[in-house]
Amino acid sequence: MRGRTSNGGRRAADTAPLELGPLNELVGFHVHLVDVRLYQIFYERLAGRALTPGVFSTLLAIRENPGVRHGALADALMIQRPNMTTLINRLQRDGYVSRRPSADDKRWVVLFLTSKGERAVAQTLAAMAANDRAITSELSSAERRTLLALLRKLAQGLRAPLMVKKGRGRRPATLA
Amino acid sequence: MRGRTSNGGRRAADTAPLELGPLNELVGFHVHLVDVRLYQIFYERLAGRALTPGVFSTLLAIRENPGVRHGALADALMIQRPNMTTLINRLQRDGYVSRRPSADDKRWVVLFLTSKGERAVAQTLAAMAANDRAITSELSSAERRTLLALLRKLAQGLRAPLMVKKGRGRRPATLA
DNA sequence: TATTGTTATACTCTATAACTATA
DNA sequence: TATAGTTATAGAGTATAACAATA
Repeated sequence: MRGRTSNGGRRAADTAPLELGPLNELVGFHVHLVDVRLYQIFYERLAGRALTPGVFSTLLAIRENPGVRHGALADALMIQRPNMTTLINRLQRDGYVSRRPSADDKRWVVLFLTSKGERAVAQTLAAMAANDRAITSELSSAERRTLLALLRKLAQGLRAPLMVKKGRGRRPATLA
Repeated sequence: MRGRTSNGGRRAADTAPLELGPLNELVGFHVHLVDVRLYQIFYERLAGRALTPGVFSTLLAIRENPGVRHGALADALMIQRPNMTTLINRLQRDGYVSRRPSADDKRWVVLFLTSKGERAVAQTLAAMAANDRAITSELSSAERRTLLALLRKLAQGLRAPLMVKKGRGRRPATLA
């Protein structure tokens, strides 16, 4: 991160951490803090690499699911379909991905990695995994596993339209 | 979220979840999935409210730290200072926040809530807390507390420039 | 009539460099 | 010479509506 001061952007007057009050109890607040910081770290440390986190995730998901449909991929990665189209356009232009209409249903577009795409994923995988270990290096192995499990469970629960338990059955949550 | 299909955007062909392979082991990947989905949910459910998550967090942090300096606030919320300036400009224009130069150091700008700002935070707090409960409703109370604690620890560890333990002392992590 | 993927577009959030005023 | 905040600007990521092709 260019433009930072020599002590990493922390200034003397910052030593006393801010009181966050009720923000401390919000999962969403901390998820956002971490997500923003992880992107900063990625660009501080892995800048210059061809594969950004979004591109890498997309390529890896195609590798794990050859012939995956466009829309299914978008849903799995929580990317809107129009934005997935833009991303795949670029990846196809750059030779990482091939797309073709499905024989089963001509509306479908199915996706595959090219050999260049396979190579790029294989080359980047170790660096991505190492970076993920580095960013969680303040956690113990057990803590990291627990965090991962809880995030997976949370993400899974968030895929469906948001509901909350109340009385019998399930209905949309109210807020206030 | 407008534009979604009647069954919430899930299509019949999506029933088999995608294989994510090594992505399943990446904390950063899941943090990003959750963060994106939380923003979608916020805009599905709390659209029309004046206070977005970022605005709410900023106002609440000022409320908890009257007279906080501009830069300290930006650091705590992991917002770049130029972007904090833009945000505070808008909040001041709309009457939520007052800013004035500090007597201690005339370079500093210190921030306070107006009575309108205090009112807005108080009115929104319950809805924000309820929403945060709703989005974590698939987790048990114990799981939610654990997740929160681990996210706080992770966020705290990410504040400093990224280092990893290796041999004696600490040095910047290498990746590959 | 509904769904898939696309096109076009707008908006929000974040990043960077350069400037000022103060120290 | 360094720091705090600002201005200006660029870029990435995401959201929405409307469309053509197919079912």
